[in-house]
Amino acid sequence: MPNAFVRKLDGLEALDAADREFLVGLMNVSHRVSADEDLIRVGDNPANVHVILEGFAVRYKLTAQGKRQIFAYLIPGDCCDLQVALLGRMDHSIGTITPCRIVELSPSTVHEITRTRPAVTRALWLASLVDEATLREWLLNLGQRSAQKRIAHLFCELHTRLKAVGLTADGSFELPLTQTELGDTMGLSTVHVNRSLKDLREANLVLMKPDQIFIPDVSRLAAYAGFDPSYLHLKRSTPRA
Amino acid sequence: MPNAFVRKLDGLEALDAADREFLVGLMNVSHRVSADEDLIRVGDNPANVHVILEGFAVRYKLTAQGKRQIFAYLIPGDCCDLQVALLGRMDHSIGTITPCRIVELSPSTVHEITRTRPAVTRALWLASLVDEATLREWLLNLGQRSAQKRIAHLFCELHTRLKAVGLTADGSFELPLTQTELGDTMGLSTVHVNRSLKDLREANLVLMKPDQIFIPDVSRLAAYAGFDPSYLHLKRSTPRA
DNA sequence: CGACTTTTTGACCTAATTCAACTAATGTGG
DNA sequence: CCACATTAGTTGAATTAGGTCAAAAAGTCG
Repeated sequence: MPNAFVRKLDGLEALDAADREFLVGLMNVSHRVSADEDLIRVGDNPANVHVILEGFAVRYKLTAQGKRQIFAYLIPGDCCDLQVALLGRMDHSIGTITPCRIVELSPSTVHEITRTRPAVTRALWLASLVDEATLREWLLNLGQRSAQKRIAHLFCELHTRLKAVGLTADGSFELPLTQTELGDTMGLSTVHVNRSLKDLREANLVLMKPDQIFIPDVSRLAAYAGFDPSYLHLKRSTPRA
Repeated sequence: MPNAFVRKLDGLEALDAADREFLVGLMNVSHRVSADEDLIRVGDNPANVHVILEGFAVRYKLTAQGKRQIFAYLIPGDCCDLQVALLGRMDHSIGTITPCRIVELSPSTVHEITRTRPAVTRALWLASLVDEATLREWLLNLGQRSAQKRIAHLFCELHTRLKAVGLTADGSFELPLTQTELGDTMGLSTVHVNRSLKDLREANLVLMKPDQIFIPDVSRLAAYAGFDPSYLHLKRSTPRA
């Protein structure tokens, strides 16, 4: 199987063999980062673009009162800071939540892509539009849904995205989320996240174990949460192997 | 005073006289749209890019349960759908909340800009990054702040943005928002918006009249709401006349 | 085995919703 | 210009979703 980055981009826009080979070549030099490290911090002036090959990270920001809001989950294949890297200072941070394997692309590599790889460029471009659409979907999630449905919706999204890079197995996937992180994502207290998860468990909608999430019936959960995956713009549900 | 579009872009990235003149030329052909009309609807495949010259609009989406979430307020100078226009179907709608004057830019005009006007291109690019940063800020707003502070934060943002295009007068600005619209923005019921506005009024922080908002002390409101305007990336607070 | 973090539960409290009524405003046709 | 309809804003009372505080039960890990 090719790596998650190639797989993701290929799922957004059909790439030819040469494009895929080129991208695989870029992934040769990677480095490891342990859990709970910041890849980029608020105020940094990032140069390289980070691509996550393995592991999970979050986009987040701390408020003056010490609260944390998580804006996005970054999973294998995701490009963290393509747009932001090209301009000024970061207005949020990106931190790992598990050990990660990261590829850094230099500005000149990015420039080479935009100059010589139109299909890849378009895929990256689409990826950033999906990021923005996802942000809107999260806003709707926080604004209009109950705690249980918010959490259910997030799980549907993560399942869909992880499936697209081949990281699910029949309704279950690995993702070591703490209930505190879930709360910081959904604007809920940890206690209430716990109780909501209990509700979901008792309704047999989701089972959350320390580092695994299991969805017995994906379509039932999607119906419950009002999840419509079209905002993720996944053209192919089954990317080529 | 030049129009709001030129003024906004010039506030994001310094434009020279030729760029400004070019942009003014683009604004010659505009048309009017009455209030409560959709400029673009979910599922549309938009071709032209819409620029608002006068009036206000919102980005929004309806849920299956008939609830509405507003994602953004579009004010004079804002470009509604630059990125989305270049690809597939709209995943949200844009509707006017007042009568508007709109300019439509054809794809070929957009292409001409990117080919021949690097400073303008960069300003448009920055504008789309600001849109995304604003979405993150709204998510944090819904996730972490009380009803009163959410509303206060929105008013701070609107004041700052409207000031940048010259549409404020000493802490007050015109914006005919209903309390229902505010509720759909903040994920609050109309009733609770009403009570929260009462609190803000009694604390002498904000005074909201049918089509006008008055902030007696902008910096006091900003402190109350935890508003930090840096996400709006306004390099110049006082754009040239 | 401790030390630590995460999850779970109980009791209590508060913010926000719902339902319902009532009061401005705004607008329309005669 | 008034009578009537309509929409938006305001208020009260009852209810509920979610938060806070605190402590116990499970995991995790050196």
